[in-house]
Parts: sequence; structure tokens; C-alpha cells
Amino acid sequence: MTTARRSDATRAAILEAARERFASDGYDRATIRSIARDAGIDPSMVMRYYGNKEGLFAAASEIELDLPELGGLPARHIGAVLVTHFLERWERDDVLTGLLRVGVTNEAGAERMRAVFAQQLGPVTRGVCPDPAEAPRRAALVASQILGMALTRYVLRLPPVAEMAPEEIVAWLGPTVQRYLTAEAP
Amino acid sequence: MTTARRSDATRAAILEAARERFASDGYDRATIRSIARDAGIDPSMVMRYYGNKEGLFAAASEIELDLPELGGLPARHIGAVLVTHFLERWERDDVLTGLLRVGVTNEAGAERMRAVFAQQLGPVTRGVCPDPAEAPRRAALVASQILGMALTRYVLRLPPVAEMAPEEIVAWLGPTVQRYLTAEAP
DNA sequence: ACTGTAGGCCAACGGGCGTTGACATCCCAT
DNA sequence: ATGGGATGTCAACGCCCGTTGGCCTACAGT
Repeated sequence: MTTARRSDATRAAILEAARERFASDGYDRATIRSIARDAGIDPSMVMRYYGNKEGLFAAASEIELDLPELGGLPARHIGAVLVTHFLERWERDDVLTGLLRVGVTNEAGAERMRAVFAQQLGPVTRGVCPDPAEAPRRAALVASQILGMALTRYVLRLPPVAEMAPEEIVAWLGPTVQRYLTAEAP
Repeated sequence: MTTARRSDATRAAILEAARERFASDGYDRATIRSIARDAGIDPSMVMRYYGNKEGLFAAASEIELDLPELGGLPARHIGAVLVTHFLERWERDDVLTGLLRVGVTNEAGAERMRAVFAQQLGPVTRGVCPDPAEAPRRAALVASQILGMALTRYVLRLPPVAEMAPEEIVAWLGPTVQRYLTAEAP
């Protein structure tokens, strides 16, 4: 293992401040100067450790969806399980909201978002849908509903969605996701 | 009626350029200077006619969803009709994509988006769901799926979604919207 | 104890931004 | 024909941005 550097605390502070700023302000308004101010250091340190603003964003938007294995549970529950998991995942930290905000106006952010869903959601769906060749399409349909919920609830804050209880959301969206994954093609 | 002003052409050119820039670049990167350049006039004209950048955005984001009346058609078709309408509406011009882009990073854009869906989608749903008191919540669920589709297809361009034929999308999302509107509460 | 280096700050750069006010030009009503 | 408001250009303002390079400082290896 590499020995701990003295600067590790600073690096971490920068990253944390960056995640918060990207999440709340989007790419353009999250300035290096404001991130540095939040982290209590000089803007030039950000450049030293992350090269430039794009490098900082790349480091700040590492995402792990931590999706559960769907193979071992009753087929009729996977919709609810997935929706529940995404809701919890979204509320655990701001990184996903940040990625969503950035992906909308920044091509690098959009690319990261595509990669996350292709590499992490795609494989999980492969085992549960009727024809494995259709897995990417079904995963994308699931993404459209999950991201739509995240967008209206956490970003746009459309009142009825923002105020619904998690269980209600699961009850409504679960069957949708379930159908996108397991129903015969319409 | 008020007589036509000589400047109407310029005003229209500014508005068109603004819509395109807001749609493709989002609020921050759509600069007044670039909009003026597209419109072939001086940036100060934008200020003269629209006051400031916020005023320009407000003028450029007037939206008409043109939703059809749902009362007169078979209840089991309203999901497909709605999804079809939204797809066509989204492809007709860039304004909706622009509003989506701006709503994600700009509070004024988010507010406009909330208003559009509350005032235009809300009333249409009131007539078709079991309990009128629940109409806002059901409209919001519909919005979550419709906006999720728009986000993944037109903004993030998630490949499987971006490449699906409109009929396929209608076949998959129609039943979802149908259920959100007409099913008994789960 | 000495020294090299990693960690950190400061001041400045070039550039783009939104916005403003002074000035030129055109066209229409008189 | 001419005066005046509408239309448009130009140059500049103050501001904040990302980024750079020089300069202290303090610690770790010898």
C-alpha cells in the first residue's frame, strides 16, 4: 500500500466541497473558487491536485449504485426492491443529484451518466428479463422512470412528487419497473 | 389591435435565437452575446427589448403543451394518446428540451416547469382519474415518467432510449401512464 | 542539525460575462 | 421638409472566472 500523504485531508475536503457544489449548483455555477472557499483552501490547490475543473468533476462524480443481486429473490418483487434501493441510494448522498444536474448541461456529465447506467444497471437486468438480448433496452426503460422520479422529486421538486412518502412511490413505480423488466415485449 | 412595430422582426429573431441557445446550452452557457450574434444584432438590443437575461428567458420559455381533451375518447386509450402527444410535442420544437435543461440548474426555470405541468397537465387529468382530489398526485406521477423519457431520450441521449421508434415507446409507456391515471390507488 | 521537498498562499493574467450610456441613423407624422 | 422618436451600433464599465507561477513554510529523511 502507498503510505498516507500529508495532503490527504485537503484532497478529501476539496472532493467533498466539490460534490456539494456540483450537486446544488450544476457544473457552470459550481466555481473552483467557491469550492476552494468551502474547503478552506486556496483555489490553486484544486488545480494542483486535480489538474483542472474537468478533472475535479471526474473525481467528484465517481458513482457506485450498489445495486443488489436480483437473482436470488422472488421474481414478482424485483420491481419494488429496485425502486426502494434507488430511493435510498438517492437520499444517501448528493452525488447522484449532482450527476443528474451536471449531465443535463455538460457533455462529460452526460457521458458519465450513460456509463453508470450501462455498466451498473445493464448487467443486473440481464438475468431477469425474458430475452437477454433485450436487456439494454429494458434497463433503459427502467432508467427513464427512475431518473424521471429523481428529476421531479429531487431537482425540480414538483410538489406532489416531492411530498410523497417513499412507500407510496414504491407502490406506484414498483409495478412499472417490474413490467419493464419482466413482461413480454408489447 | 396594436399596429405592427418596425422592430418586430428583430424581436422575433432574438426570441428564436434565444430558444435555440437555451435549449442546446442551458441557462448559463447561453450568453446574451451569443444569442445576439445568432440573431445578427447587437447585445444591447436584447437588453432594450427584454430588460435583462431573466426577462429574455421568461419570454423564450412560454410553453403551450396543447394537450388534447381526454373526456371524449375510450378510457383505455388515454395512456397511449397522451404519450403519443408528448412525443410529438417534444419533437416539434426545442422549447421543451430547453426548459428541461434550464429547469435543472435555474430556479426560475424550475418554477416555470412546475407551473406548466400544474396548470396544463393537472386539469386534463382531473376528469379521468377515480378521485378528483388525487388528480395532482397522479398528474405528477405521469410527469415523472414523461419527463424521465424526455430526459433520457433528448437530453442524456441514452442509446437504447434515443434509438427506439416512437411506436415502441408508446407501447411501453402507454400502459404506465394509463395506470397512473386510472388505476385504483395501490 | 541540515536540507530538500511537499504543502500551501498570494497576486496576477487574459478573457468572457451582463449591462450601460453615448452616439449614429432611419423613417414617419406633421 | 423637418423634427423627433424608434431602431441600431460602439465602446466601455466592473465583475468573476479558470488558470499560472512565484514565493514562503514546515516537516521528513539523512
